[in-house]
Amino acid sequence: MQAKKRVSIADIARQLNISVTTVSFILNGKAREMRISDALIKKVETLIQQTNYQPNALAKSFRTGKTNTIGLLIEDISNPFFAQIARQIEDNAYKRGYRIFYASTENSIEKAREMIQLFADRHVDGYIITAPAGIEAEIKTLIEMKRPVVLFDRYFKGLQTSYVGVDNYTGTYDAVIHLLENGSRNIAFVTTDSAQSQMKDRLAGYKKALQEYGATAYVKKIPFDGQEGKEVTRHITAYLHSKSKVDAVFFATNYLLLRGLEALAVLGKKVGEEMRVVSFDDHEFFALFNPAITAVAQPVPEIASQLINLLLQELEQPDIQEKQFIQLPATLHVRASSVKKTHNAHVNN
Amino acid sequence: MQAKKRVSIADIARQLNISVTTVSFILNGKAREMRISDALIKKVETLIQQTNYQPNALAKSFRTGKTNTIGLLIEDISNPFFAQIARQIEDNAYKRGYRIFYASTENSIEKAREMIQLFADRHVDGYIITAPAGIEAEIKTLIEMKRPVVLFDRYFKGLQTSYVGVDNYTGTYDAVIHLLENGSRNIAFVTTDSAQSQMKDRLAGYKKALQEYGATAYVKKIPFDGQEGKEVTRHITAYLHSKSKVDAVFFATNYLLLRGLEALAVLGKKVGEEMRVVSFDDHEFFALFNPAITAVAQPVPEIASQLINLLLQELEQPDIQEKQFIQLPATLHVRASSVKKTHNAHVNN
DNA sequence: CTGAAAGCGCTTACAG
DNA sequence: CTGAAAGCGCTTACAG
Repeated sequence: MQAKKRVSIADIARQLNISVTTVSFILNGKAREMRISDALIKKVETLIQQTNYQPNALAKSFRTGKTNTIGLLIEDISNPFFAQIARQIEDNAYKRGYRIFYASTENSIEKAREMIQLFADRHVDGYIITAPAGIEAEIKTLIEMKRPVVLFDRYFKGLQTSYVGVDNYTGTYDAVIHLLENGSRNIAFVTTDSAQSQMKDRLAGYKKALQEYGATAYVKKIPFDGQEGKEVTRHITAYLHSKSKVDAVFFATNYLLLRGLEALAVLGKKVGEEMRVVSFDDHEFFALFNPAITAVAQPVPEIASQLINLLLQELEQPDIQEKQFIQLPATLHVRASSVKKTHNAHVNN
Repeated sequence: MQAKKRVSIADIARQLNISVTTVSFILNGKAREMRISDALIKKVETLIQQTNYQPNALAKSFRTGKTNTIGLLIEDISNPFFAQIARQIEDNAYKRGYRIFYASTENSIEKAREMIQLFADRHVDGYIITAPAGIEAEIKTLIEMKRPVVLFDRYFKGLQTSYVGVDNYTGTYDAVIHLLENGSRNIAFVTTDSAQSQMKDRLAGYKKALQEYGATAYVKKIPFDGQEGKEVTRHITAYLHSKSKVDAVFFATNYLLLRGLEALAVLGKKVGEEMRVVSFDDHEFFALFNPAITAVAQPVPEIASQLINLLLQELEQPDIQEKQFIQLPATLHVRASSVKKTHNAHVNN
């Protein structure tokens, strides 16, 4: 298979008439520690250059049990939010000598379970996970086995883990307050029926804001199982049709916004005029919609860098047992869709 | 580190008073071939269940040189097109027992080179690569070393490789014909100055269509190096401002469309009325723009499945030397932005 | 300061 | 039909 036989530590040692031990020490920067003579170090380093010696990472991993690999388990890599996070994690990880195995769970507990098992088989050094509901037990096992794990996007109450995510509660609260301040009093909240923490926190933020204004809650939970897009649009259409007083909608995810806009088109409701709209999770394209869509933006770079920082910290200092729970602030990007009396401008950012 | 010591083949053999050879054969489905007795097979299988034996993938990979890992080198995982491809490749690969290492190149030749090296270090079994310009030599080396490689999105003339991509030439040709048929005669083509094949093919398709109608070419090549978005917008604005006869624009990528829409907004040109617009690469959100954007869609699932098929074929039949060059048809999704006399409808798909 | 050797967990050619 | 043993390329405790 190999074009040429790769040169090994043994080859180097043989050519120099020294032991593999010495070569290995030099390779691993333990030369000083082992008080190997400078002359010998030079000789070895020169030969390594000349022969283009490449350590066999497989042998090394096998021997040490460390693979310099991180298992990244996300809901769906083709979702722009997760794709961006993945991108940044990748960058950070590579810079620090780690590679990424990734897999999408599609929020399926079976798939997540299988992937965690696969990652374990491959001896990943640590895990970054967006956990589907119901996977607590497996996460718990990993932690009990002292595997470094950082959750993100959603967490489990009562499970002591490191976690990084946006402050869903406050982010939603602020957005709903914004709608209330703009005069809406009948604000619908369109969400999924998922029991995941991030969805619950968004709902809680919405309710809290309403409560402060004494406004009525209109909550529509869309069944979460693999619903077709059209089906979701139909659900939203029917709901908004039945609640004729509703004058604003907060969509708890990007995806629901998409369907919601379709629903509003079906109902002939003009976004921004007859119906104010806000979405959770911003998107580069939202500024180009007409009207431009107001959205709660997650701090993607911060989330990604905190994730990898926490994980590497756990990796490199396995003794420190303190789990960190990090919530980062969201930012409300106000655009035409949520502001009173807006007429369809062109681009509005 | 390990919570408990993992059970090994040797443990199994010892407990049953047989040799590791026998256990290994049974584990690898060579029991029949080696004519091991059914009774023994049963005994071994039972013990494997009981002890929850998990083969050490690291040891196996080290020994066999096979890692069941694919290196996926893409331009940018956070680009929706690539993210979708990655998603589908992941699905296919996992089903067939392979894991993915991925990395984004950002079209940097240095980064690509480094990543190929890293993948090689990790002994990936095969490569799927969106190649930045100038990386031919490295790709050639991989092929000479008999490493399975499949390129996608762009290829190199004169480099014999397996390749999967959309038919950029015809896809663009059809879209420009569509604009011509709708009455546009001064159609601009906004592209990058990249020398990559897919960009060249798109340009060629544009020119061919113009030629058939005897129309004038208006080609604007935006410098490709890490330009800020605002800078790109400015380039496009200036160009379109200077070419007042232009009544339609084909944007050679999604990203350029985005900037182009901003430019048109700056110029106060109404998309679909004063200026017809088409983009290469469709996006779920384009149907929700106002007006909805006409786009050339790539067949993402087909591209992904062909990619993984080709690669696994090369992996599993390393002797077959025939490289396959696969071009898949694009689909033009006609929406309001490119059709004559459209007034801003709501949703139009 | 440096070396000889064991061992990580597998696979497989060889032998009987 | 099954086993004893070598060897993949490393790291590292032990010895001197």
